[in-house]
Amino acid sequence: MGKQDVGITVSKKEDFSEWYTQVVLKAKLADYAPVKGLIVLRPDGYSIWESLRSTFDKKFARNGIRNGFLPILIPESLLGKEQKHFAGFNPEVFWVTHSGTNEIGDRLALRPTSETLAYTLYSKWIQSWRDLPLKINFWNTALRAEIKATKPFLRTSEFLWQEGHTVHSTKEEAEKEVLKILEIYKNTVEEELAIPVITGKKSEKEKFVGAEYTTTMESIMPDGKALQMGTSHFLAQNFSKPFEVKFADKDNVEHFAWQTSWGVSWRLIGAMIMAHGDDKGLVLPPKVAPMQVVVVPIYKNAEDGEKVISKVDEILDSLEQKSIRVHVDNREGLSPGFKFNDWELKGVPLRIEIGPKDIENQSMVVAKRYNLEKIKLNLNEIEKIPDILDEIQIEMLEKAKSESKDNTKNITDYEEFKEKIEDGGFFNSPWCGKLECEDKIKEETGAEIRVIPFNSEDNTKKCVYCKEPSVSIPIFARGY
RNA sequence: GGGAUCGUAGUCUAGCUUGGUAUGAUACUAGCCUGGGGGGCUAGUGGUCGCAGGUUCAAAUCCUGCUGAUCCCA
Repeated sequence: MGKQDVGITVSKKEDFSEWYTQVVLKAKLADYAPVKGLIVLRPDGYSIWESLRSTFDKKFARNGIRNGFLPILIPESLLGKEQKHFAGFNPEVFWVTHSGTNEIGDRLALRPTSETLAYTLYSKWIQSWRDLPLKINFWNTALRAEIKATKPFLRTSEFLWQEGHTVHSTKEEAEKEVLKILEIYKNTVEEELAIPVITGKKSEKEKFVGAEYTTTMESIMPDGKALQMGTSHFLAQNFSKPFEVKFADKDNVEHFAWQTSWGVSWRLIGAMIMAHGDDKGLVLPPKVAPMQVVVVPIYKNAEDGEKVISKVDEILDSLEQKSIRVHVDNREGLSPGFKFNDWELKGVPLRIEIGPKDIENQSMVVAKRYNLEKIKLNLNEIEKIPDILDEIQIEMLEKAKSESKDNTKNITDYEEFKEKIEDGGFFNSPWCGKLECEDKIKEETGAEIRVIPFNSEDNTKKCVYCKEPSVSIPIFARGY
């Protein structure tokens, strides 16, 4: 009884979209807010974000990047200063038009992104080559009105993210920074979230409006759709000119600076849910799991209870000493089976079951969430738990890699392209580099160039669409 | 951008055609029993029927507008 209401009621394979929403809500990561397109993060969801944030902060700091804070309101006059950029964002900007009952002359935008605001300040802060490089990251939210159906973490009108903005004295240094950031993104997503990504450039059509070029990391989700996991843009001098971000070089000649901007959002959490979750619910990689181990004590009378609880206390102490995030589920009146299912729904990586039978033969049952495997360990093998968690982290990435590989195909024939795109997946298909072909393919198949992987230049093949000589082999896919 | 479906307790839902103050499950609270994969019994708590207006003696039900959600198509 009640099984259907508490757990996930659809299979990931049969109804991916519904499955996803149920996992988010039932694992208590997030909930819908009373305003269209907005969601509320609950502690388990926010905790994952905090974990990612702390990892990124460490890596950013090591790279000389510090955190700052920018206000959420940007005057229209400022936002409109870089024309292409403005045109790109304008349709989805929320506007503040009144303060109290008074109409505001220069309307205020709720930031869709902060380039214009940041660079207005940067132009004040930078005068000399000695002020460079300037590297600041901002953790905040951005607001972009979503007209399409929204989905928690993947498409929401307000989202948590970080936006980094750096300024450099040379083009080379700025371009190096773009790649350095992309590398940080890639290894963080792979190591922390256990999701494999492919890095490369966006096509001209898909790049960030205002950037000279955009580098990106993309992942293929289990439903065959592509998800953009993060982007790092080379802005060249496109913003430094209108915003007059200038510096006097050593030779006392004034130059426009070279800039980058980059960001990842809580969409990464959505990717993690999709990549690892199963029909029982969420599956969390140990590194970002708010709770890494849950201990379920099992007993039926006070006498057994005492013995079990004292063992559980020992386990708790031992794991806490090793900095493992551990929780004991001592809720009364719930059957062990209920608890097992409950923690599986929430995705806790390891569960330790311990009852009278275990005490008797000095053992414990350890259940791995990601493959639902149960093993029996001796009580003194509690020392092994950190290693088991590390193994799980690695195995989850391997599993995701192999799934990702299965979803990737080399396709050179357009008929085959059209047919197979219905099932989704990443298609490595040669391209002539022309916008017309890119547009046509998108129009006819719904697939777009997600990423032109680094080192995918290839002029020996024929464009999958027009059959003229190729310039590269990008990854085509339908996206989120 | 176009189309479809839907909104009733924390959650899911009956009732709507044919107007008369809301059904059941689950969850929650208490007690007892139970306990190694979603337990049982008993007794309770919980609702401006998405919002606003209209028709009517009377609206969850009929009408209008709004709003939110889900799915499909471009």
